[in-house]
Amino acid sequence: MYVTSEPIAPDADFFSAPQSTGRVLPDRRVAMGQHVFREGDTVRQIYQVKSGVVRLARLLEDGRRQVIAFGYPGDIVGFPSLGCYHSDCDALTDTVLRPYRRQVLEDGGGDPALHRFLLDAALKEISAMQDHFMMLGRKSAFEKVASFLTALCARVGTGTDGHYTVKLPMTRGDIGDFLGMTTETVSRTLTQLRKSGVIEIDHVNTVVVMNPEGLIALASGEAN
Amino acid sequence: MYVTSEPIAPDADFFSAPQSTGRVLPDRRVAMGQHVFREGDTVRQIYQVKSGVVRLARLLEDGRRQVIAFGYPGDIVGFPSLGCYHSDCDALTDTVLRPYRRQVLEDGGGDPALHRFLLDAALKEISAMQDHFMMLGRKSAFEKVASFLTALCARVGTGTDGHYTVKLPMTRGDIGDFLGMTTETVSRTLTQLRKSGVIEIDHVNTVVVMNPEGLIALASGEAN
DNA sequence: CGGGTTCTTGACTATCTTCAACGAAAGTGG
DNA sequence: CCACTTTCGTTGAAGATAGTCAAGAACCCG
Repeated sequence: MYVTSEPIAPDADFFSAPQSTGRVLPDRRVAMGQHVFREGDTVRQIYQVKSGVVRLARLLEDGRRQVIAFGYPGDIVGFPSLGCYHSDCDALTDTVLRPYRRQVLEDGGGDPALHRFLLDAALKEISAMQDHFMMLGRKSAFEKVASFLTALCARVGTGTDGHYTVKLPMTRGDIGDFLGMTTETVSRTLTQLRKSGVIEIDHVNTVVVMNPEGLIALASGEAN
Repeated sequence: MYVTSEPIAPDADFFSAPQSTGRVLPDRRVAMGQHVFREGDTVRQIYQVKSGVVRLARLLEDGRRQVIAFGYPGDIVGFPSLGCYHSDCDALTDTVLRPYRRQVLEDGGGDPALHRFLLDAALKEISAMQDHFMMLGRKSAFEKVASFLTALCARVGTGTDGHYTVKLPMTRGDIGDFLGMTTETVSRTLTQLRKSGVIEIDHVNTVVVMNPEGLIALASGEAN
């Protein structure tokens, strides 16, 4: 999921992607920790995440890293530019991917409905990335973490009566590289959110949002 | 121009966009300071910048702003998401825009070549935005400004024998909101670059790069 | 020429990073 | 199954980078 993007309803049929009229490629399974593709590889297919979570990231020569997005079920990853992938993609959990031929995105490949579906995904991605810009460029550490948790909850949170539980398959370092801050600051911010009672943390990578309104307020900079 | 994107040769025929086979919309002229479209407006057409420079930006409720991109000749602006523009677009100079019907992007509108052209532009934009992520999230003030000037030079710089001149039609505030820093820090950084002899500044909004290699080194974090 | 905006500079402060240490968790091999 | 190693997470102290506030200079416009 592009964590900054709009939530999809839990029962949304993101597999409503039109069936290809051509030969259907078999799903690709990728084990946790394995890579899906690398920056610079020639794009032969793009993928829709069916289950699991992937991480899209780019590296600078000196090792600095920027996580571009986390891909959750329903998301499309691997859009080409000049024929190549422009980020690394790795599986954070065991993942199942549905491949689409690159050609379907580019010229329709005889399947207009699928073509349109992929195009819309690309356009939505542009929009989602703009939210991410705002987060990277203009938000404080608190707002970043609160925004991140809010978006995650809306997208993949489970729970009822004002409590949402969210699993974090990524490390603190991944979150930091996504939000443009250090591992330590992510950790400290989560600790403060916990101490203020807005969230609870189970076993490091499960967050329970106790006070969603408070979290949303923090995300947009009210108080801090 | 997506300042982070690849330069185009000065004489590149960015108007090589295939001629529409349908009725051609007349160019749109927008005076300096006027807006082209607003976030939330329904997209009826998308534009290619023919001349001039535009600014794409988003606002937070509390007034914080993030400049998404500067649109230079050849760039496509106004990609829809869910049928609406997702940022404000304003003309920084008198600007001429070539409109394309939204439908041509979405389903081809009977013009496959133009459709493909617009799609490629969207995919390139995704790639360019990823560079921008790295800049916003992982670079220091010096690196940001140096990267910005480097990209501008490569794209629209004029000059010979190791000197490049670049006009800045945007304010320091615009640059700051593009790079995720304050007006003051942009100003201070430019002053330091000037004092170190890497650039000279004519009349506030013209920069002459005296030492392009030095600037490139600074952009990627070598020394500072 | 005068008024408003933009740019620059300085002093001070806050936020976040860096460096370092330690503890917990998870994976490895005997 | 347990010791060992490694990675990951948390916390603290110190420092650096960039932000804030404020004032003055330069520029632009009618």
